[in-house]
Amino acid sequence: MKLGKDFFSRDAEVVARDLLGKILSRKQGKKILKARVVETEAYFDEKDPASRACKNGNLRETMKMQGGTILVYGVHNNWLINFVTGEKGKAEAVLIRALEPLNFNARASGPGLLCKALGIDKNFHGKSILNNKELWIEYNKEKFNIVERKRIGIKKDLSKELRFYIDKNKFISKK
DNA sequence: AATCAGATTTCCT
DNA sequence: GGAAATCTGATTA
Repeated sequence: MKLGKDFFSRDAEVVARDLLGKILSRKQGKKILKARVVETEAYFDEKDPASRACKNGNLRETMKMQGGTILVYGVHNNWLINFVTGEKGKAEAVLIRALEPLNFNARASGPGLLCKALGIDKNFHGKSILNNKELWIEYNKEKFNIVERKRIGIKKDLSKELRFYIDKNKFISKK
């Protein structure tokens, strides 16, 4: 069962928390790679000094799109993937920080690494994850403790705790 | 057209 | 633990 539009139409903070444990599926040729979401972060618009959409008009427009839109952002030598959340017109997004590989063997314990592992690049930018042939997310009922912490690797961060990850999971990124 | 900054990763000490 | 590596989009001249 894939996640639908209503899942992404909620607040970024709620979606980020709820996205943990879900199965991210990536179709590569005839193979389907599956990985569990273990670490996420919520991002906002003007109020968020960490988000580049704060100053970047294009990204801001993308974040205002319908929930479920894929937002790929390149920095340094890596691609970072986000999913737009909230209703249309609301600029919110959730960054996927780390995945736990289920049926493949590759490092995915970091925003850049997981994109590399799943072959995600800027070609996915602006596309929707709803009814996507190559990338989608499946439900997964599972119990675990969710930890809330401050975000990582950002110069100016909000004092709010917008980073979520699964407690005691070995695949979350360091620091 | 050139420069700069940025949500990272990896290698070296 | 610190710095280099090295890409893309925005900003500036």
